Amino acid sequence: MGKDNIEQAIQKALEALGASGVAFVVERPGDLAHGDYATNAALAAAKPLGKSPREVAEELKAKLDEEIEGVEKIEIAGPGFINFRLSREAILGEVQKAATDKSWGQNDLYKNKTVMVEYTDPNPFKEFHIGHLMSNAIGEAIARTLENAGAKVIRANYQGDVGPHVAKAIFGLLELGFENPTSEQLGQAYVLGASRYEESAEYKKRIDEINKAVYEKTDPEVNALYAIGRKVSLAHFEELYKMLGTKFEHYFFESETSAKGLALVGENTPSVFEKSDGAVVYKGEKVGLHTRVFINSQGLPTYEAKDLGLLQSKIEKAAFDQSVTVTANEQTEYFKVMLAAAKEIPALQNIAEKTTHVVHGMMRFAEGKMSSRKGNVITGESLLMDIQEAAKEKMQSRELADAEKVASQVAVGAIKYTVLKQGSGKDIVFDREKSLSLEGDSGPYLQYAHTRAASLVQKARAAGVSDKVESVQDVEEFLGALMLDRLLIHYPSVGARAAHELEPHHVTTYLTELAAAFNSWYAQVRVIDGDYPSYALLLAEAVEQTLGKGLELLGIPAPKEM
RNA sequence: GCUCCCGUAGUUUAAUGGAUAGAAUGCCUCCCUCCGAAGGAGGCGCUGCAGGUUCGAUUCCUGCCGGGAGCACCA
Repeated sequence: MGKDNIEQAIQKALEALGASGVAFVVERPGDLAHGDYATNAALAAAKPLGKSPREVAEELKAKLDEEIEGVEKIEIAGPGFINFRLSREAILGEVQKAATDKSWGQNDLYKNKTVMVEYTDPNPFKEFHIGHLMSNAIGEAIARTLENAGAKVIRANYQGDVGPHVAKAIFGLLELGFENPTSEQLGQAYVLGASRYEESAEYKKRIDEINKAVYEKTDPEVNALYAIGRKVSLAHFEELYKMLGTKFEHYFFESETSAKGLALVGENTPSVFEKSDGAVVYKGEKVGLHTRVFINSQGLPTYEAKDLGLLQSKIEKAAFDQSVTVTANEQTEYFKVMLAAAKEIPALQNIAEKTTHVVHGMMRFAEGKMSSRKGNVITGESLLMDIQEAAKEKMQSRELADAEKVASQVAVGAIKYTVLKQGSGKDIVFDREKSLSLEGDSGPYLQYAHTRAASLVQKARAAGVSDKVESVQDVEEFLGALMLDRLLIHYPSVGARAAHELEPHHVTTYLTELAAAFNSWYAQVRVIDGDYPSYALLLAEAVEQTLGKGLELLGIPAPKEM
């Protein structure tokens, strides 16, 4: 019932008219008042058939009128669109699914597929910054939309546990005398080390020595600080993942990809890589890109080589059909070169071809005050805590069972919504006031609509309202100008599109529209003591489940109360 | 200089080549004897410029203007 039927029927009708090869689409019309589905088939077929679009539309309509089940009305509109209006029975059937079917909204685009999704990628010894927050929100949402499409998803996180930043943090720990640091002290230590590194050649030399000692494990004191720092840092990240709702299956570390990368580059020189000024490089110019260094002149692997090692580690860890990596968009060009090199390496060719790079932009702030106020950079976690505090203030007037938890959920929802509301790759402006104002476009707006629907359903049931609809007559009459049910039925195709394009923001956009439609409906309709209590309750249940499932797809928590 | 990405209401944004470019915010009105007003109803306001392809362009192509990122031993 629905889209697939309509597509097939149009295909048949086109064949009958002698225009079988024509490409057309069946989609939701921009304005649902036009119908539940629309097709441009007549417009597309007009030219090959040598007729006017309206003429073709008339002929198609005549064929389709005989063919389709579940459609109440077919209309021709505008330049030659054909609009389909589903029957009451068909709509009711879909709404019942939306209200009760546990598999509501699932699709099978990735049936029997395994996908590895790598995201977040923070570096131990350093702070969890806003880029990591964005990568996490997007990666988690992609992972969930893929699972919703039937995929088995392997969540992976790649962390830089060796390199100059580690040496800087250890240097800082030594200076500050922190033998058993907290994660905050570790952050301080890194900041100190990083500034010292720029300060003088002497400090730089010392830190470079520590870096070497970390790789070679020659200094017991360094080894000890390395071990404790790594542990504290990773444990702290786990707390954040828990709050954000992510659970990784695999953690990859640079300490393991280094050696693999070195070996891979070595084995493929000079066939793929070549020596240049003492370094080993890949000449990307031959494929329209640019040259990058894979092994520096000291013989150490750069990020490029380590990423090749990472590809190998991934292959060794699990079998999968597709690999998705989420990073900041500043790595776009870099990633192309790395993948181009990987494609020339026999052992990596296959995975390189299966890899998709998804990028996110940078987060900017509408108000510059937030950073200056604390006198330091806004990290991912300071942003989270800040928003959480603000949410708590907003909720003071309410009596909640667990205000602390709700504040955390609202904060996570506010931030994730901001990241997931627009197409990936573009910079994001985070407006603290706006994201928490809870008016209009925001995470809390969706959360509020969901808890409100849930509360309504609960009260209606307690009042003895049943969701069993006696007559389909009630459905149509009740509708009037309220398109809530006709909007609800499109949820599954939205999830499918998000999975297909790896673009979770389609879900965000749809949910915002649904929440708005529900709020408007709510203002006009009474469920308990209303004219059509059963269908109204069914709709409220459908909204509750659809918003609930949609929020789950986005990884946005749905508080029971707020 | 070269490569890539992006220009949509004052601001933040949506739109597989389709119908009157959809929201939010902002500003101006209005709505709680009623299931949650963190809500709802109405009003004002937008595709950078110039060409091209097309029945039809925010979308594709070319040029220009404007912004961002990357371009050899950082990650």
